[in-house]
Formats: sequence, structure tokens, C-alpha cells
Amino acid sequence: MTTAVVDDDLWSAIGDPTRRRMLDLLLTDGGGTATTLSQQMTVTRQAVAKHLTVLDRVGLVRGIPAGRERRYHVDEAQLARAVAQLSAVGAAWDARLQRIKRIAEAIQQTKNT
Amino acid sequence: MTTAVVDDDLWSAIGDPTRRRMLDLLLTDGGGTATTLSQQMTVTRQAVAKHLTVLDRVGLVRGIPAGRERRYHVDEAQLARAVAQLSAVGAAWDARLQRIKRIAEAIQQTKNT
DNA sequence: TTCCTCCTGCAACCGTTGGTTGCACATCAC
DNA sequence: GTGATGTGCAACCAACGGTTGCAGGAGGAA
Repeated sequence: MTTAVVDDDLWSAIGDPTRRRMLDLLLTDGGGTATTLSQQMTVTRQAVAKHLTVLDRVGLVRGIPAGRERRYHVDEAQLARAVAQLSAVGAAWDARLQRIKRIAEAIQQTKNT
Repeated sequence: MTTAVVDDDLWSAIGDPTRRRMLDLLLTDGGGTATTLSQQMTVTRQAVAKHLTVLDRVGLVRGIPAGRERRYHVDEAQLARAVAQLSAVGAAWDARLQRIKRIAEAIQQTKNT
């Protein structure tokens, strides 16, 4: 059994630290534009815009034009799915590690016998 | 509060799908070499070797020379730390999403009043 | 309306990284 | 010693995160 089924696009979307930061900001501020986001970060507006397009592509974020600006907000359902994938992979590895630990302990037991 | 403190090197190490696959294989097989890993995957031995060096650099894996081959095995403690970071980020986002959900419900309540 | 400002989008360019091929070197078995 | 197998190094390519520069559209003030 390999690691739980993972949508690689979704994972790589939240894999980038800059994008995670953007999601954080969008969540705390309840939305924002490329400009407002870039003002709170250390990267250019254009870099933010690029990231927004990839986040939009995987559905983690949705941008709606509002006048002369384009406001983005997080799609909570999709982010929830991404979080679920994080947990799934983490849980799978955790289970494996625990199994290894148990085996190691068992070996110790037999050695002490 | 931004996302829980994350070791970006560790995170990006497990962020790559190929490297996650390799960790999976190393865990299930209890170790392996660049060649044995590449045989179970769709990438070249050299690509695997490169990934092994970055995994080694962040301590997720350790390679010990054994004769003419170099055998790698997972460092469980470090992988456990990585898993902890996964859970931490997931939990942080989860908490935020739940808060948003509660707020939304509260708004619904006032509207219905 | 006109002009100025602000925000967006597109294009070109650069460095890093994941991936490949090719080759040279070391080690084990015969 | 010789062949087979495993490793490591170097060159090369495509994709990606990031930058600068510039053209264009929407709002507000004269």
C-alpha cells in the first residue's frame, strides 16, 4: 500500500510556502487582491498574481472582478479537502512509524529473553 | 498568527511527490539503494540519487556505504517531526475553517431573528 | 469630458530545480 | 585479470518561482 491517494496538483499548490502564506492572509483578512497581498509580503505583485492563478486553477481560491480590482477569497470546501489530504498522508506515515516502533520493541523483548 | 512555525526545508523535502514516493518505498522495504528505488519508480537512477541527497541533507534519510553500494534508510525521528509539521499546519487551517463556519452560522442566526 | 491615479494583465528575462543522457570509476564474482 | 554491476560527476533541457518593464482599463477630481 502506498501513501493514501493524493491529488498531486492540490498538494503541490499548498506545498509552496509563499502560497501557504497567501492562503493564511486570505483567511485572516477574509479576502484580498494581488496588490493588498503583495503589500503584506516580501514578493512582487506579479509573483502573487501568478500564485493566485495556480491557486485558482486547483480551486483553492476564487477571484471575482470588482470594479477595477479583482478580489480573491478562499474556497473553504476545497481547502478542507487539501487539509484532509495532509492529514491522510501524515496519518499513513504515522501508522507506519508506529508499526516499526512496535517491531523494534518486539525484537528487544526477544533479545532480553 | 500565521501558520504554525514550519521548517521550510523539511516541508519542501516532503513536498515533492517523487520524494514522498521514495520515503514510502524506503519504509515498506526497510531501506534500499538508488538503483533498487529507481527500479520501482518511473524515473532514472540519477534522479533518485539527487532526491536522496536532498533527503539526506534535511536528515529524513541516512545513507551508509556498504561495499560497492550505498544503502539508505529512513530516519524515523526526523520523519516523525515532518509528520508533526503536516499535522500542525493541517490543524491550524482546520481551526480557522471551523471558526469561519461558526461565524457563518452565527450570521445565519441573526438573519433568522 | 478630460486628466490623473491606481490596479490589473502580458511579455521578457533570470536562477533554481527536477529530470535526462553520457561517461568514468570502484567493487564484487568468476 | 576480466566482466558485470553500482556509484558519482558533468552537461544539458524544461518547468517554475521570481523579477522588471510596459500597455491598458476603471474611478475620481477638475
